[in-house]
Amino acid sequence: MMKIGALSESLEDYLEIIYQLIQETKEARIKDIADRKNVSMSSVIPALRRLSKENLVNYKTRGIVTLTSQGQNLAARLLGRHEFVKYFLMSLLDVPEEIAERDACLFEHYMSPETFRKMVMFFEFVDTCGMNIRSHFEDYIANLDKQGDGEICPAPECPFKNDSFRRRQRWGMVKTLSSLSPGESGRVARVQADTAIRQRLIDMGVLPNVVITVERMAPLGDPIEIKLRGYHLSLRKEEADAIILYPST
Amino acid sequence: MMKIGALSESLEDYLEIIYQLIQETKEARIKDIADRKNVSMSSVIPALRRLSKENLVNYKTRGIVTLTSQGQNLAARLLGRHEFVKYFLMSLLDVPEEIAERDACLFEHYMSPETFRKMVMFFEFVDTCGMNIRSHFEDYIANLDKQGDGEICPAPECPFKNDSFRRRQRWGMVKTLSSLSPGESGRVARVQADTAIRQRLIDMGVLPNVVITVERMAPLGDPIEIKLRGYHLSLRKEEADAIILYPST
DNA sequence: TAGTCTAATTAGACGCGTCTAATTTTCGAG
DNA sequence: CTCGAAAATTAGACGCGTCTAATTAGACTA
Repeated sequence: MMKIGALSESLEDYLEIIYQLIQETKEARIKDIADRKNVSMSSVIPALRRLSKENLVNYKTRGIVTLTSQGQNLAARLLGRHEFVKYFLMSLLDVPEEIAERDACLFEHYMSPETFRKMVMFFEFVDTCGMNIRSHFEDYIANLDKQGDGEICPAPECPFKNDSFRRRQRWGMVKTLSSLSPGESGRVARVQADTAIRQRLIDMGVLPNVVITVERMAPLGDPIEIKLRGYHLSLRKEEADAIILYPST
Repeated sequence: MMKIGALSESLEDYLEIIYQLIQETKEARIKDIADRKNVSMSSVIPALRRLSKENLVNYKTRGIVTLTSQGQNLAARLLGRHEFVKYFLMSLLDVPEEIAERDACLFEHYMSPETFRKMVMFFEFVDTCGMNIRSHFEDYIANLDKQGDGEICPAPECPFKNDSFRRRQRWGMVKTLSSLSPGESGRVARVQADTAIRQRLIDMGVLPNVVITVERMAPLGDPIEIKLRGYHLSLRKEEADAIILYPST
């Protein structure tokens, strides 16, 4: 049984396309393969030759393109992977469909079998554990966008109303970045802010578990200068307020 | 700000390596870059030229290699991504370190920013929601391996002791594959079996949400022939027992 | 059946990323 | 200060995956 990942990304794509075309229209014409892969017909020929050399397709000049049973088997498994990863991203991480499609298309080729299996297990776990993780996550996302005044979650229906955050804050187990003094540092727990700010922070590298050190602070805490992974950044107060840290040495 | 993914995977790797070398040893020598990327020194030169053309490194023949501020910025963000993805895989999906390292290395280049942000949010959610998802997942995994006699979870400390599965089974909402008759079909909910069997089934394409139809069954249900994604497979009873389905039309 | 259109193929090119085998430069030890 | 080793570079090659332009085969039409 041919291993997933033994072929190049491109060849795996060809194989999947051929499989789909055969299922849909009973035959795989060079032109249709080219169209679906957004490639010129002349690019398809060498790909078919390479696949043929690997015993995955039957192809002879001017002949009908079919899959060998090995090829069918590999293509079916690749498609299964693809669909699962897409579904995982959409249903668990709440990624929009087109993006999930694009990412699944890439992950499918590169993910190790071990990670894939763990993903499957996690998915199954979430599906059956009865903890309603999906809907809680959705609530969590919805509430992130609402505001950033320091409350984790102001919505009365939010499952985190009485969560452990505020208790932990009271005990000094978490702080916001803006409450640190110059020289102090902490490890990022999460960012509590609306989409725009969160996006900006994530893009700048403010990710969970990253250590942040406060360097300098303007009088009213705006702007605040920090060091992160050996790199200096300047944040506005609004952003610093959104960053929730575990204190660290 | 240079976008992640605008460069080839290879160039992004070079950039990260240069960044790390400069942090570690104050300078990035061609030889060290080559060694760390497992590539010959002569391969490094054209890479440096390409990076230089993109204004990410300063490089002139026989000169010192440094990063431009753009290059530093991109490298730092790439490394942040890398570390986060690795940590996500390890701590959430329970992927072993070396594999997480390898996969993170690939994902970091290909994942869309949207999916990445959702991953960050999910991670933060799991970290703060107080539901102890990580340890429950670990228990779940540990119990999968124990046996496959139809009980979801025999361990007294298992959080699924009173889960909804058996209730659902009693109501006919879930079935094992082996309880289906020829012609009937179902949608996979999960695989309840030890590592070896689970691995085999996943590799054959038995993934969550895939529709399986029973084609034929030998007298004692061993082997059992199924159709899956238009493809035929033969399973042993042991395997069929492990597959838990939602009934489907 | 000849003509024409389309699909398939070939020829030849290019860029990326790698290699090996030379060659040149640099640098430190004696 | 010179020499030799190590580092850096060049030259030239290769495979993949793509392209355009030209050609050939096939199939339908009039």
